[in-house]
Amino acid sequence: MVKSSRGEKATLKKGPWTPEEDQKLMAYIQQHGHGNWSSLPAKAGLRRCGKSCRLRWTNYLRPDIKRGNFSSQEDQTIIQLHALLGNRWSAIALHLSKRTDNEIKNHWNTHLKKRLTRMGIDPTTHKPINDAVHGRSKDAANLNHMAQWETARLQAESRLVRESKLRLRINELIGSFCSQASPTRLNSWTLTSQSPSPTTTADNIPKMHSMYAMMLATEDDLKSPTSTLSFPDTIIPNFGLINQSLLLPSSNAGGDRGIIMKEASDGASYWENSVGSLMRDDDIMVAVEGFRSRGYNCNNSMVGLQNDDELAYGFNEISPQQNLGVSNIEEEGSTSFEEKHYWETILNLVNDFP
DNA sequence: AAACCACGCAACCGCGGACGT
DNA sequence: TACGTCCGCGGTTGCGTGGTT
Repeated sequence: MVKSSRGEKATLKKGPWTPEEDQKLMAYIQQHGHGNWSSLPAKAGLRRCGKSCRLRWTNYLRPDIKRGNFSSQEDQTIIQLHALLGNRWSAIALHLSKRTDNEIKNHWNTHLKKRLTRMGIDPTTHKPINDAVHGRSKDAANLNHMAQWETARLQAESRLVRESKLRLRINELIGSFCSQASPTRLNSWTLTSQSPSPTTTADNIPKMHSMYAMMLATEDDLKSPTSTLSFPDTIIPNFGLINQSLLLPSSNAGGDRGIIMKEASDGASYWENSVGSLMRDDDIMVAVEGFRSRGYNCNNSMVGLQNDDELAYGFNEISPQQNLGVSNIEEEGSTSFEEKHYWETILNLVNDFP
């Protein structure tokens, strides 16, 4: 491992890069690849630290970087993704080809954030600053929204990695969950009764679901008044991960449903659904997202330990009246409808705003 | 013309996760 | 398990530039 001495460290250059330094760095990387960043400066004849070299390369010199003004389409994408992911610039950058996280971050801080603020939209919550819709105080509304976005962000993080292939499979998979079957180890599911009652207010969670549904929808869905997404009406109040079994027990809808993790002869693990079909990690995630969209809120907390290694996570049900999931998205007058139009309004405003 | 200010952007800093020893 | 190193990320800083007074 190459380690710089104290003397070397003291003479390391900082600050703006000169064209000569850029040339040296580019020439070296094009010939050898960057390899170990720590040892690169010495090999490339640069008096910089490896970190500085890496930053210069990834944010500026890399040949696949697009420079120049952001298009309105890029602005839209950034705003949408920021609403879901928050300040996770690297994740946002994955969805804007040839833009670096640093560039997107700077663009947000210097342009988009201010633009939204001038439009009367809180750039943190992406909600109108004077939110009188629910007659709550601004602070309380912000707190609720922060909670919403945090949850939505966790969901989106998984989803964004898997992208469009999940959309294609979503109805098929949800359908498979609704077939009759009995999961094994249901007797172990004693911890579900310890699930804490919903800690979030009833009126904000459905909005979170409908917001998330907006992001699940394709671009065409957003433009069209009719969502193509649908989820089953089955009530499944709890979601649990117990050791190697992911269970979706149903207490009041007749029949239990579940996904079981099994071990193959070579020691690899795999998932099966209730009818014995092989499932991938993607499938598991889609299923959970489907349940969320039908109005179940993961409380994101470990609610108990059984034996040494059995974990349980609670999934709190939201009452059907409050469930404004994806299937309701086109209903005029519903909160999800308002949310949808709120988003369209934001995007239109961003486009039109000088 | 000079001083001041605001803005945009490149670069730095500190932290935390992953990995190897 | 503990420690050290590498790497990537998000927040912050500071410099250059253009506009205003």
